[in-house]
Amino acid sequence: MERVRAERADTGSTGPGHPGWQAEKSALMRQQILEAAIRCFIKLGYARTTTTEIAQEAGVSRGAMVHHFSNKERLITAAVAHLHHRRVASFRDAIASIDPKSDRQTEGIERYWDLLSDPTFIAFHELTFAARTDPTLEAIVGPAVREFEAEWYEQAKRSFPEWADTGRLFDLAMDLTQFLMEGMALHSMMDDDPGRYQRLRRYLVNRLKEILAAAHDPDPDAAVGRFLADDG
Amino acid sequence: MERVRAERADTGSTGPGHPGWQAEKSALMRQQILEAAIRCFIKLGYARTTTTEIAQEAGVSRGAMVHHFSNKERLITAAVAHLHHRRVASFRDAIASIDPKSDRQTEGIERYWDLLSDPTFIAFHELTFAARTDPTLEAIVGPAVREFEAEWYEQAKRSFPEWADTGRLFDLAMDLTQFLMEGMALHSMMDDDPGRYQRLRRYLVNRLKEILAAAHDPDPDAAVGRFLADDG
DNA sequence: AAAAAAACAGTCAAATATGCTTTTTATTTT
DNA sequence: AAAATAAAAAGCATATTTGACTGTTTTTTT
Repeated sequence: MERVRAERADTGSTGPGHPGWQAEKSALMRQQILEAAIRCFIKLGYARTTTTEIAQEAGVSRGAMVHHFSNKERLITAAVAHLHHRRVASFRDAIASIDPKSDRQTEGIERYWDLLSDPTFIAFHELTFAARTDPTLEAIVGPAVREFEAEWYEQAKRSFPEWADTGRLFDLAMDLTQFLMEGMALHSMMDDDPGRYQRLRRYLVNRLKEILAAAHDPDPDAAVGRFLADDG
Repeated sequence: MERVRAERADTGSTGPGHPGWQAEKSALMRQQILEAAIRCFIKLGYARTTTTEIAQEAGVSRGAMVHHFSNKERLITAAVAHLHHRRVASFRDAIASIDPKSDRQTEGIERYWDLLSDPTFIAFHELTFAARTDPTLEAIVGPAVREFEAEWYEQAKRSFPEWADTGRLFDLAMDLTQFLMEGMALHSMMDDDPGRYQRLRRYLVNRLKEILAAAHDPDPDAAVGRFLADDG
């Protein structure tokens, strides 16, 4: 009750009287609850995130939350979708923020590192890992993961046209980047030594440039052979 | 009751009568319970591993288990220690199994990949990840993780003497290997495409050989510069 | 202004997980 | 052989989590 009054006082934009106001307020509350759920994933992990905890974190009563999400599964599903959209949006913003005049490979890697270090991404790691042994959660998270990976791949292809037509070398570069960076990100959560990771990112960028240079070698077989053959 | 009788019939080695037999039996049951706990971590994840579930998995009554491990924390602590010892032993065996006449770098990477794909290691990933948001578990798992990493580093240094005195390049190679392989291992759990990972392991081996060759370059600054400087 | 609908809060009961206690059975020592 | 000790099983009590129910306030529609 007090909460609504406070909100009414705070938000000068949407007055209390006009039609459709309630719907707006309702949508806002949904958002608040979903954001709270994500914070809980980060703070407590998926397993110990209870509906009670989410309600507390969101600062709404349990009953109020139940009104918006009638059971836990629907709440989790909505939270995963919300998180997915935020992640895709963050990724697009990050790609868009790359200065065309800068060292684009370095910029790309640094921006992706920022994303992997972001709580939003940690929350997603939490969910995908929990999904390993939870079929219900897997059914919710799995599609989002695959969708994001496809998005990642497509965006990278579009934003780094110099990699177009590099075929299997592009896939190699993408996999190398993804797995190395994810491994680093997961490890860095329990180890406070930034230099260690910065050094590896530099090394990675140099390898990517090396692969790219080889891809533009006049003799295509030589390039593929150097990085994809049994030895070289 | 039946269980004990069956065991008595099975193990011809330790007769039922002699002194100290009870202690042996007790130790055996401890082992069985700890192994069951590890299977539960793999099957259910840490969060959904309950004491009841472990007792069922081990095929002992809850009361019997309580006798050996008076509460959950002690059981988990013992299970982590058990898992840690198995992991260290597996790692030593793997290193020892490398044929000196073979391509040692490739062998080393392949054997480490086998370990990372092993359920024992998956269980440890499960625990370290759960420990992120669980201080009690972190206090148990953290030391084991650090101990294993130290062991990993030392064993690698001893078993690959060609890397001796390569200084920072050795650290770079170790970090590259660890993070890339861990990232691959975690991803491969949810993605059935072995070729993708095999290709990257080959690439990794080639990079390791490249770093090693550079380390033995007559001009040491050139080598370090190539892989650790801002560009190159 | 009155009725209907929506949003919200508080409480309760069922289910589950954990730790503790009691009883029974088995083994070792005197 | 009897007493003492250890092990195992079963049951009970407590705490946590979830889903459902009831009543109240606020908003919208007639």
